[in-house]
Amino acid sequence: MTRPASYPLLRPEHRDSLERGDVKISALMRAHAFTAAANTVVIEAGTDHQYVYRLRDGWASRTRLLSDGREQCILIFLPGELFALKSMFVCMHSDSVRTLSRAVLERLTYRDLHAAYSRDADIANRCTWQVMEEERRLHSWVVGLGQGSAEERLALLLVDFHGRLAVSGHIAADTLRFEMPLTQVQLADQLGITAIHVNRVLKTFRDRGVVTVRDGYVTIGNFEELTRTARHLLDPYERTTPEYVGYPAPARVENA
Amino acid sequence: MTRPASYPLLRPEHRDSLERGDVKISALMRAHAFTAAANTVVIEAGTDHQYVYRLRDGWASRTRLLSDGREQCILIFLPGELFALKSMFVCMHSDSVRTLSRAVLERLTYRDLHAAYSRDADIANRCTWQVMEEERRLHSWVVGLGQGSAEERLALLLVDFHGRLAVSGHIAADTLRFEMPLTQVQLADQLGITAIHVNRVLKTFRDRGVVTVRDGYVTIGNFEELTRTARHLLDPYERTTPEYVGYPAPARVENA
DNA sequence: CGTTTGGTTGATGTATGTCAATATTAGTGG
DNA sequence: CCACTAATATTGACATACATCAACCAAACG
Repeated sequence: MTRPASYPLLRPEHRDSLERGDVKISALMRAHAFTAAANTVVIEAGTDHQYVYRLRDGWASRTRLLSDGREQCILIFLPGELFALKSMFVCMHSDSVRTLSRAVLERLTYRDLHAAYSRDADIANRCTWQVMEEERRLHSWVVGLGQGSAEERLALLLVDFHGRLAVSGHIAADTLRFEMPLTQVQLADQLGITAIHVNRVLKTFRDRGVVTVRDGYVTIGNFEELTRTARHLLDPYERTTPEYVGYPAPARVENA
Repeated sequence: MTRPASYPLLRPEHRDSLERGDVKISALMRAHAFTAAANTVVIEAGTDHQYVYRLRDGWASRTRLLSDGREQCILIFLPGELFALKSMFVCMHSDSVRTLSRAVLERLTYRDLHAAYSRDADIANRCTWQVMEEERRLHSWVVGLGQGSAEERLALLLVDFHGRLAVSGHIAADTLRFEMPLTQVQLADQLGITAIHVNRVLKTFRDRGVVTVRDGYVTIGNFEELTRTARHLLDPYERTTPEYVGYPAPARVENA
């Protein structure tokens, strides 16, 4: 079972349209669902690609591999999100998308989705929203990479995971333990630091009782201290809790 | 006089639609044009904002100010680009947009643009394209910040400026000198390093005859060496020259 | 003509990378 | 079930890219 993404900071006038769009896209894609093991390459960099996806369950990431072997994880997708919307407009993906855990994916050819997008304003709105939401996260992550220390970045990332899972209803907002399938190497690629240094920072967090990252789980020991570590990097105007946003969390859609 | 943005890697089937969208948006906004001095704050972080903009001439940037005074420049806008499209969907901007040079701006209330976007597929496509194009640049910049050294980042940024100006027709592709209004402090905020270090890297570039950045101009002494410095960070599948993309540069629209 | 802003350079400090060694765990084939 | 291998995690010693602090110059500016 999956829940749709929630819509922090959305102009209230569009909310219903987005929820309809979410339902409609799910309906279109439901017939084309499949399961992928962890670490499956869904989209290969350097290829044209015909599909747009919806991640129904599991984690996935967009990653760029550099010609000298360095690797940067650009964006992490959580359940309910659409990805590869760019398939609709561009004929080349520069980065690959892979699953980080066992995942359930749905998809549709870009032609079919673009046809629906042209015909139905709800679907267009939902697609545009997805891209804008990703852009918002990329903005924050550019700030994190440009200005944050290793500690700040790691704290920011964990707070971000927690907030996104809470908003989408995958965990309760006050849950302090959740599944997180990234290895230290993958965390390092996301954070722009070495895996060895990730390990060191995790150790200081663990020793201070702030968070423990182990065996595919994050256990937050001191949420206040974690957010305090990330405080300067946190977008002061984004609050991921529905209370802050001023309207209730969106209705949930079950599709399995 | 301004040219519209060009569309590298765009699926050919959408090209005409995007160009029509560009013309239509320009037509809608033309009546609401104004000039701003350098360093004018166009959008203030932390406010709702009613407008969407088109930068007809000059440079602008999206910047986030952290609570402890650090500053990160997230994205730089060049002539022909739309910005603050998010005004259509979200009720809060987390970063401010300011001009980097004297600039000519056009704008429209987000309601008017969203109405046009709902009614006209060309306009919807043009808006979506803008957001996707920004996302593409953000992806590349995340890679640069996450994996690049100071030298690599600076080289990447200068190559990016040159390529974008060339594709949009503001300079000839073989021109090695162009206007660039950023100060070293502003470059530092974009690159995620200190201004002092920017200065040092610029000095090594200058001493090696690679590039000279002075008095608001970039003069490339050795283009090959500059791209070689940035080579690992360059998106191998993005080529900003129209030749590579496989179709001619878009027709130019004059609107002043 | 002082004041501000942008730029330049040197001396020194530090966060993080690199190299190396060793557990620990997970997967794989016999 | 075991032996073998390959990931993953952990920790220490050492190296370095970049930050910080400080001083100074030049041009713009009111």
